[in-house]
Amino acid sequence: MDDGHVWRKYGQKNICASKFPRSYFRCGHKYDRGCKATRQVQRSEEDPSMFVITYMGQHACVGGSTSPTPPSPCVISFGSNTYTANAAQEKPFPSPIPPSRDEEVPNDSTPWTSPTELIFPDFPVYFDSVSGCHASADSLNLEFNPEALEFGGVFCFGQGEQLHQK
DNA sequence: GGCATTTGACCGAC
DNA sequence: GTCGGTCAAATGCC
Repeated sequence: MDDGHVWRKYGQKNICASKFPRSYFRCGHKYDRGCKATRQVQRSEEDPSMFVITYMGQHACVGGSTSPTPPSPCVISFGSNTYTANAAQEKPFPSPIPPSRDEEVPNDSTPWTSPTELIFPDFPVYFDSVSGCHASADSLNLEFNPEALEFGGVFCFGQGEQLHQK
């Protein structure tokens, strides 16, 4: 799926724990701009119509060819079936299905930045340039680049970092 | 012919 | 030895 970046497939592997192969992509600007971003795409076992996309690393190819200026980060929180942007702008999310992959969430509050992997059956979320992540037993907070976030191509962040429908 | 994808081989970590 | 990630030659498409 198009997430605004050019990806080149460089490998595919059958994963032992999964019945579907995992595909490996690197940014198309790996060589001309030294971009180290990669992503892994794997079909969900729970719902074969869904794909689990894991982003690794950050793009060095955004915002110009020499010295990209990262936009100010936002924080999105996944907790109690309510999805918020910048904590103050609380909005109900359509058909909210919180991530249930508890085994991938650290059981302490240690910040971690990658990989980022989330599943939203109705509105797949693609994160790019995630700069920080904090997880606890009942919440998950992501710090990300709002310009590079889409909710299944249906919702996006506009001016004032308001989540709105396209 | 050039570029993207496929796929087996290779390598490092465990 | 096994597994996951990457490499690179082979292949296909435009």
